[in-house]
Amino acid sequence: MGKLTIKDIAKEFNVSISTVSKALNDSYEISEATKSKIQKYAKEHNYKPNFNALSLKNRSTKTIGIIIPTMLKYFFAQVFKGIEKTALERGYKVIACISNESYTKEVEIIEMLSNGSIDGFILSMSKETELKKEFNHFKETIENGTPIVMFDRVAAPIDCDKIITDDFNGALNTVEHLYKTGHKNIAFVSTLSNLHIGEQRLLGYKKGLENVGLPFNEKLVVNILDKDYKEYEAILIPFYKENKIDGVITTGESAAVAAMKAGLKSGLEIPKDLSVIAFSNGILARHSSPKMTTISQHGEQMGETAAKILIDKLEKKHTEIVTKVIKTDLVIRDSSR
Amino acid sequence: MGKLTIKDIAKEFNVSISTVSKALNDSYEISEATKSKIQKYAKEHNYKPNFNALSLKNRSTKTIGIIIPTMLKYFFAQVFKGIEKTALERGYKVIACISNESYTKEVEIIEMLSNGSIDGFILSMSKETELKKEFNHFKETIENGTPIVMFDRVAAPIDCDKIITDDFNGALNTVEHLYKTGHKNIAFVSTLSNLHIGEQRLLGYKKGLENVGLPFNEKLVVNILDKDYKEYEAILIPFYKENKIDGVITTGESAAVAAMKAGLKSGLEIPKDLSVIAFSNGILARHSSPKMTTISQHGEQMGETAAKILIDKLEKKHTEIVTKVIKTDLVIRDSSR
DNA sequence: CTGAAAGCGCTAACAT
DNA sequence: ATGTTAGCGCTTTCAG
Repeated sequence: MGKLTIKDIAKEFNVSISTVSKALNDSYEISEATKSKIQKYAKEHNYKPNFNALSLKNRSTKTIGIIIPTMLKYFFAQVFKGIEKTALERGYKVIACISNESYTKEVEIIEMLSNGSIDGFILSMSKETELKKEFNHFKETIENGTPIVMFDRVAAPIDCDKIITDDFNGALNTVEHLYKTGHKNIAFVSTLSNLHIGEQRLLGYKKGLENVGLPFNEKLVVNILDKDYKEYEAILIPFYKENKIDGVITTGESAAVAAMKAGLKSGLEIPKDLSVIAFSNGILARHSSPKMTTISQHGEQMGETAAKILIDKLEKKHTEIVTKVIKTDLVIRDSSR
Repeated sequence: MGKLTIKDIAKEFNVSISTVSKALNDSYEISEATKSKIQKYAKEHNYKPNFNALSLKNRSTKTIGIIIPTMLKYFFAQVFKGIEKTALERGYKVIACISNESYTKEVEIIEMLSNGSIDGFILSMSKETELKKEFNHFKETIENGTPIVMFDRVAAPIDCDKIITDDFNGALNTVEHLYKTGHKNIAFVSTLSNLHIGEQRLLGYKKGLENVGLPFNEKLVVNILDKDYKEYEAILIPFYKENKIDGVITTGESAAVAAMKAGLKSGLEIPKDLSVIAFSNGILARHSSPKMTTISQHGEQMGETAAKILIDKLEKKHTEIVTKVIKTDLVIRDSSR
């Protein structure tokens, strides 16, 4: 069954391979008669032009490499979905690789794919890469002519297309919303204080407080780093004891779940005494009790946008470098009043 | 920057391309002197053999195609992780595609990749495919010499390697466990009654009842099909009213969350009055309140096994067709006594 | 020890 | 309207 080739078809009809090639590509040079018989035969025998031969000839693989820190976080799975969908619609395949938050793995993946396997990258940095601030692997691949589109966790110094969440305004708007709905003591619980997106959310929180005229109180910022989600609750219970809190913004779902549980254990009713709102997009939020009010991140849209921008660039539909900001939405559920 | 080729290196040293090729492959035919200078140069200039040229020559791409119904379910994301990890370790890339539970999409993906893009497939059928029982696309690709490994949702009539969860014993053991811990009225809530894995779980449930000497009562089986998870609760509340239930086994997390909420609303304490145990593996289970006892499915291990089997087959390390059964584990948390 | 040449499957410029 | 040829980047006989 070793795949039908153009050569086989040529032999079948006693014509040259170039006649077959042209016939299959519907060239005006070939007579209708030969074209139709060759095309018919090809269809019947399920002929498919060999991918590697084409890629070799065209110097283009119609495939994009995706590097993401994990597929187990709903957000990244959503982005992946958006990329895959858009890519397929435009005739591209995706090679998906997981960096597992490791710098080394990220480098290895880029090495592995930088041999003509892919036409361009869509990626979100590993935590380790962001902490090390070691971006040479990105710089080099761009210099070597392979475009990169970064999303969510992007490297500021690298000159490439970027898709980011509007973290700053997401947090800011949430503070304003909480203020309008009668909250005065709003805490900020972050598990991402070492990442740029964590900083942006904190800045938005501060600016939000300023906008509504609430004082910023350092004590109401809780940074939880390198802890398992199981420990979150134990950290927050004393926090509630020491501070009179009526609103909490968290940078993620797990922290929000913990914030709610700790609140309940501290005798706070949700949302009567305490509102909890999380940066999040999905699964846990909708199933927690009470259901969580979220600053929703539109992962799928992010993926679609990233794919569109990369493919447009590959197909020379644009050349300038852009940064797209994806707005967040506040989705009110039951954990806030 | 257009990628360094063997030809460029040949020119650099005024030797032929075949000398370079041999030198890079450390052939005994080439003198140490030339070898080392060529290898040095190649390394310094970051030479990488062109992927498509190699694939064309070797008739092997070292990449595997993955087709899964969705990436948004934790189980599938876990399997993907296992596949990707194992593949990478063994020098393979993965092209990941989402069928979105659609038969047509599945066929299109297979078509698209059956042109020498991949050496083999790892897949889990779409629901639509399973319902239609339309497996010709699988049959044909196997006949065309492209091996397939199926996992979780497998097509019985198709003769290929398979990795399945031990759904039957998972359910059976759970019933026995519930019985031993004092439960007498055990319900089975399924959202998968139209799928083979749903049947297996039901059969295991029945056999479990038989083993411990409890009667099977049709009324205690609740089939929920084509409903949004938001409706589950409303279905279960009357069910609890009409039937005296002290244990529930569900086929998934969402149903378990609903079963717990409905229980609480019906005045049942968990786990004192009601135990809820779900087929599941992760995220929701650990964050629900109370935390969910689960029949855990080991998605990652499933992925690793699938990748190993496919790659072994591709590399002719085995030829026979196997079916691997992955055991489940009962992970006791707070929703059962 | 090194090189020439064929071939993997395909396209396209250039004959005929 | 059809065929010949070169070439994409690489490996591998076969010759020297």
